[in-house]
Amino acid sequence: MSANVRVRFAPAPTGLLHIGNARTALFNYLFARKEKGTFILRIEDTDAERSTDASIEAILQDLRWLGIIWEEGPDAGGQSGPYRQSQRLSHYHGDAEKLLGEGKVYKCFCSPERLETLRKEQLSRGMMPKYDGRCRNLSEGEISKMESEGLRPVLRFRVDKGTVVFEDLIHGKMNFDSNGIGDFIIVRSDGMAAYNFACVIDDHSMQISHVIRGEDHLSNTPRQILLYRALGWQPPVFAHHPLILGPDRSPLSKRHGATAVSQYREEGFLPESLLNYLILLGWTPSSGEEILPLEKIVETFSLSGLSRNAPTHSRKKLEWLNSHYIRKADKGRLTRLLLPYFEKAGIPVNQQDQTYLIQICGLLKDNLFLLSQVEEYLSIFFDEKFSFEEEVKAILILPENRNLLQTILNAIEGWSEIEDDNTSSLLRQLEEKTGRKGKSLYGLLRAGMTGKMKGPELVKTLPLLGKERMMKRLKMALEIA
RNA sequence: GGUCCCAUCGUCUAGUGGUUAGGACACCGGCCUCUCACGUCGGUAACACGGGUUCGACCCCCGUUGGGACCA
Repeated sequence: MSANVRVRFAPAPTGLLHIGNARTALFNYLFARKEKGTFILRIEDTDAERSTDASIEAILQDLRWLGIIWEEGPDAGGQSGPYRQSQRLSHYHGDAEKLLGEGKVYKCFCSPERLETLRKEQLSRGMMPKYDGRCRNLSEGEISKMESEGLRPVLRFRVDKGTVVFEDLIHGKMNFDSNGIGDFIIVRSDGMAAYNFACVIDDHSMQISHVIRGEDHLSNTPRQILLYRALGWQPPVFAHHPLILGPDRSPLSKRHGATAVSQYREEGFLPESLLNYLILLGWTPSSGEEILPLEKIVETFSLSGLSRNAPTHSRKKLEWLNSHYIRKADKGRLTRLLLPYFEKAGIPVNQQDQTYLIQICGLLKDNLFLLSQVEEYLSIFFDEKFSFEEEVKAILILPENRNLLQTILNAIEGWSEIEDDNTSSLLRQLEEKTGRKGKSLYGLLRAGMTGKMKGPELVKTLPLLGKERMMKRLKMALEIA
């Protein structure tokens, strides 16, 4: 099966890349890598009104961010170009003419109004809406008469009785009765190829061997297979995966929250988190492991292992994976990723000591499941953002704590400086001087030094603050009245 | 309305005729601990329903129900 595997991801550039589409792209990419094949990106931008170049750019960027890389595509080139459907329009005419000449397709002059009436009538009579075949057997004379009247026909495919059977890699044997398929349009009256037709021509001319796509295309597949047959071509192998659903079991959409890859990126999810999450939605490796970096997935991936159930999006699981990957990320990369959120919070990063920034990031990563959450803790490390939370103030003004704070201040005054390697001995001294330990000491220290009730590990936070700042904050704490 | 797809804890799933129905996320509780988180230990929790087939069904067949897709 691995001979010349060629797969494609064919998004319509009408908006941001949806995580469901990213998942389709991922399956194609994985399959190509696993089978040592070629992954092709084709832009289906024939809907001129809704397609935009900006959207194409955004989709390419999101795929690259995820690490889903294509061998052939609009920017990468390749032997089967062009890779934008809008530039392939001329490819369709020849095949349409051929089918027309062979009588496998016919001209239909029915007006949209008539079709609408027909549909309503069929529906009201409890029948399935289906083209009634009125123009199926028009004579040459009738055709030329209508054309001379200026009527522009659509091209309809003649669907004969029979069954269409094919093997789906995910669902197994599929069986469709062609009786349920009406004569469908392959070329619209404006001369544009309809979706199913364009898709077949493109897939064939790009020598696509496997079509891996969402289940929303499952019912289109028999139509496409009919077209392959009519054109005398070998159809590709099909695999239809279920669609991602929202918590209410309706297709995942904006009203369920974020759906776009870029939104997740902006919120502070790492690409490996999203990738790992997406693959877990409907697929489990035989090992049962769930933390799966891309390379590991490639090793064990197989289409037949894909679940046939439509999965529900679970943000919690995504967040869990993200906190894992944030903890695992190396300091340098993490700092690079985190600094934009510093800027966003009003901390001019280039005016800061870089070592200090790296230390802060290294410490804070244990408290985050989203990169953007780093903003919550910035007030601890930057004086211009520092303040005491209300809850903290309530603790600091307690009479017994004020004495304690004074004692601590006096003790700190005697320190030379607080460093990573002397922190614990200094804190032990504090325990002795105050006669307190555990929660009653450290809780107060945290409150006075960070202004917050919760945050990163105190023993690692204090050296980053340094003696001067610790004293300054204690004095501020004592001034609260 | 027709055709097609789907059905195991709240969620993602393992399971392929005989299992105490397993794992992960989430949730709850213990431990760790200055907090939150991490980690760790433990707990709650599922085979949609009804018929068959079979000595025996989560597993095979049929139907019902429910969800989804396509057809315009």
